[in-house]
Amino acid sequence: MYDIENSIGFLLAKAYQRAWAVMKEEIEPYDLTPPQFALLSFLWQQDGLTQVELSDKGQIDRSTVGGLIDRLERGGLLERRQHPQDRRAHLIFLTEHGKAMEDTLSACAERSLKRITTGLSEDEIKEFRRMLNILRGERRVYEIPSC
Amino acid sequence: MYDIENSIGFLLAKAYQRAWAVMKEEIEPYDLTPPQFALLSFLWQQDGLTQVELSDKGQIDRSTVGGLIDRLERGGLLERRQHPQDRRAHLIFLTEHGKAMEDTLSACAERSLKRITTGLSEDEIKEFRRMLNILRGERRVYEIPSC
DNA sequence: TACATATTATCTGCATAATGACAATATCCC
DNA sequence: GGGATATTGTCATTATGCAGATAATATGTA
Repeated sequence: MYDIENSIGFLLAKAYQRAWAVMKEEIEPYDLTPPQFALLSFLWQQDGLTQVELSDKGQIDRSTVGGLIDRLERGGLLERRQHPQDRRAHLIFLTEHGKAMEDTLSACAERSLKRITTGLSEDEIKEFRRMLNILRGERRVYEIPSC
Repeated sequence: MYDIENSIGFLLAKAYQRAWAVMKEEIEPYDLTPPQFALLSFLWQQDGLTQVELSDKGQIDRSTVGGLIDRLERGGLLERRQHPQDRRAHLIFLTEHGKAMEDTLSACAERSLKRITTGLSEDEIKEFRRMLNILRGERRVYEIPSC
């Protein structure tokens, strides 16, 4: 009989749902969701990227990125600007508000991490991260040329 | 600067998405999805449960269970029968087809596990499972009260 | 250079899934 | 009987991925 309760897939799903729920709770006051936070995080590192570049960096489907950007734009956290050379493309820039939220939201993420990793030592968390990276599979890192 | 790339939440999401995609690929020929497979797995252990019982066992939201059952019923894998005592409730039973799929689909899950855990030793998988259970948080459902 | 073709960026539509809010109905308990 | 509770269904929002459409750009060839 298949033991779904102890299968990696099922446990991954439940751990992921828990992490989502905890993070959701932390950032709820700012009307954001975990994937929206993730996209913002990439933009704090570097903005002025196209949607395709964001899709590649975040390993998110292009239509998903489009929707996330719609909602973040509606919330005034970022804006689409026209690409100066390529009229098909948009460049995504943080607004002042979007930039200003970095510290507050990062703190939410820190609290969230503390909450879900209660019961794991620092070393175990490190080990867990390493294993997640293996399960995630190899990813090709796209270097965004800064020129 | 917040390091989203190495955050537990982000890595969990990506590992989960990979596990989903691999399992999806394995069961695609049978027109099923990973959550549908999970629900079937619980029914292979025991059917004749109500939707609420399935929701509790699988830790799936009640409206989500309703939708999953809709699609599995449409596919002829299970059926809703009226609860003999409680006219509000349905009892969910596997069809012959649903029962017959157990071996085939379990084999898909095994192959899927092999694929995503390539790169991890048996001991590491065991350890990973243990950590996922901790992250998943305490389960209050169907546990013997320790009085 | 000019034109046909291929590629790229985005959007739209569709299906599934997850969660929460609400409604309708049935049951239970006082 | 009546209020509280339980079961299911419906709807809205978000997320995700796939396929197709559209527009713009890049490329190859005459």
